[in-house]
Amino acid sequence: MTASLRQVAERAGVSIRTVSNVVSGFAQVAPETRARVQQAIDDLQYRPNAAARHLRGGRSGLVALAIPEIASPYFGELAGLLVREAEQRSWMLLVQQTDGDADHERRLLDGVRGQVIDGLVLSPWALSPQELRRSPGGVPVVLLGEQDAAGLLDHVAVDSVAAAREITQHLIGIGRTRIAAIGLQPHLENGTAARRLEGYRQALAEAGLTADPAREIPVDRLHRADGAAAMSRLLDAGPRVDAIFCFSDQLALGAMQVALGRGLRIPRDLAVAGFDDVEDGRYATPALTTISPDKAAIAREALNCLADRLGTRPPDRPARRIVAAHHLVIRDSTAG
Amino acid sequence: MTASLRQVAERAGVSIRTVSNVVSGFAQVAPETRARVQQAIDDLQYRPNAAARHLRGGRSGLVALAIPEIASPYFGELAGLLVREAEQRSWMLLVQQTDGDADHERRLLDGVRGQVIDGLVLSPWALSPQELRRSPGGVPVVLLGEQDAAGLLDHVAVDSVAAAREITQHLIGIGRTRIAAIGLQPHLENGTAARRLEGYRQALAEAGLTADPAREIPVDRLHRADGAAAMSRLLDAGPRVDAIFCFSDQLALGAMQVALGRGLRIPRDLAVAGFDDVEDGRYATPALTTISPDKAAIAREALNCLADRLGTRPPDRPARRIVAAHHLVIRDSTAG
DNA sequence: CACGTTGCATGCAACGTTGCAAAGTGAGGG
DNA sequence: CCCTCACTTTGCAACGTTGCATGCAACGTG
Repeated sequence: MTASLRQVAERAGVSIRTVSNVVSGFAQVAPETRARVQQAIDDLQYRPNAAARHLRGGRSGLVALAIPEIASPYFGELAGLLVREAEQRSWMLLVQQTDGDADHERRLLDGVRGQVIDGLVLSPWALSPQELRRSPGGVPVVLLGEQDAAGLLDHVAVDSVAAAREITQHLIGIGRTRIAAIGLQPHLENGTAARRLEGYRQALAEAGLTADPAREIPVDRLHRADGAAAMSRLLDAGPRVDAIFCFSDQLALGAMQVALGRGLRIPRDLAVAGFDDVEDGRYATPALTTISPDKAAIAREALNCLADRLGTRPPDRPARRIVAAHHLVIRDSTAG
Repeated sequence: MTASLRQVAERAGVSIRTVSNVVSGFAQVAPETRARVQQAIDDLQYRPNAAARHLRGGRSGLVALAIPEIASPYFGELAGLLVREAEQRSWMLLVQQTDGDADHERRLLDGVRGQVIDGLVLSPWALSPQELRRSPGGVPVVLLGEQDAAGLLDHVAVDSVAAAREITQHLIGIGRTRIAAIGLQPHLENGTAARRLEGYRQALAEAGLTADPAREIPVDRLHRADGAAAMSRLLDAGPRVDAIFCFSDQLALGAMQVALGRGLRIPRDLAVAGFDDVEDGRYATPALTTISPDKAAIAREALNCLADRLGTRPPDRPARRIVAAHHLVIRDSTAG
């Protein structure tokens, strides 16, 4: 059915090895031999067998991406960029969904690794640094997000503390003093929410504002519905609020809908800021102020890390911590 | 590094073959032998080598999904469901992005097939039925969407004609008579837009309304920006309009934003309907009336098709055309 | 006791590829 | 005329797994 080196070799009247040389571009092959072999390759529509190459060479050309949820806009955009970036390196991207489930993440670290993929890009959600650390001697792993695995795994993320501080400062800068934060996740090891909270508090402190626990609202997940629920709780609980900083755009969009539904004017009565710069926020009404992480850079750097670990002989290079750029995008939801 | 059958066999003091039998559950193995082997397997943390199995057995356990764009909400949601569905069959999903590019789609059909994946789920955008038809004798393919490949490939989709008719009938039912359609794609072979247009026109005709070409607006892609641009063109061109049916939710959301920005009240001045039922539409203000395709069923049926073709010996079973269910979801954007 | 039967374990070969080392060819120099 | 050298081509082995067939006991039966 599919042609192998053997069939091509027979047809061209040369050895299997010579065909392999032509295909791989290794060694020098006489021009006329090369032409004859090439002809046979074209005739038979020969394609190298990925399984055999993988078995022989130990490289599958596959990289896995493990994220909580593809359907979520932020991860969807990131996945798209990673697919594109992988393609440029002739890798293919295997997408795994962890559903924010610790077991699932654990299984990925243990199982998939080393058997079919050359590397793993993992955006951990529920796994603690301790667990990430005990990575068996499998394939290289790059972490996305705030979980730094105690310096044992490569790691790409924006500086969430700085970013959260900047956006909070912006809210302060437009005259808001009763700024709430939505998106705490005290029950998760995941460090993201903790860092954003830290940046938020830093900005408040710098401006001489006191942090009010009643204005710090936890959520279960980062969906719109969670943002909406958090906003309702916040408004019902009663503390006066003139701005909210949500730890993700999705949360902000959900919160904004509830606020609008209750007759609040945005930004006049309530300024709203998010984090992630997903497309939805750009098209929301009003358009959402947010932190825009350089997602393309994150994708690029993540695969760079894998490429480095796959390329160099000493694979025990110390773990890198790469900080991707971000910038504040001011839109109507905080205008004035 | 990673243990192979050989190391396990040596440690357990049995032959490679016996270990293989234990691992695969084939043949009968004496209980105490099995226990000894199992112990060695656990000690060495043996994992079957995927490459060798693939080479030997011809199955990689990988299925590819090729879609125009992961980051688009509809495809993101679908990809998420497919990943989950694949996992249940112990398959893994490889995601490819075609960017709506014909060359890209062609390359996927030719290249990836037969070398590393067991099957392909393709959502064609730019490829014509003729091109899809000349599928080389590679792996099974399932098409998503309206392109039916002249009955040569399995095919899963909702009945777009019926769905478009239903939602247009709904607009007529709430008293609208000047109903525009946004989302024509006359330059594409892709049949989706054509079918939805057909359903729209059928509904108009049945109600005795005349189709006005000035109310049928083409778009380039299906992004929000395209919907926004189309809406601007429609409003600028001047035909009176009291409802729009957009061929995707993203188009509808973009259109709605423009309409709101121009001071139109939705649904009072303009009723808006979409297609796809993506999360954004549920949370839009006002919430978007739409056609909800049974995405979970689409994912399930698509993988069913692949499983059937991979399982049964005679792979020349005639192509199936599976129609997934859909239903009309009425929300605020067309209320009253 | 010879024989078929059953239960269990094993050897061989092959999937398609590539690293390594070596062999064949012809040309040029001593 | 032989030797060396560069150029080109080749054979062998191995990656880890499983289908097939066979080996080897111990068992029960005629």
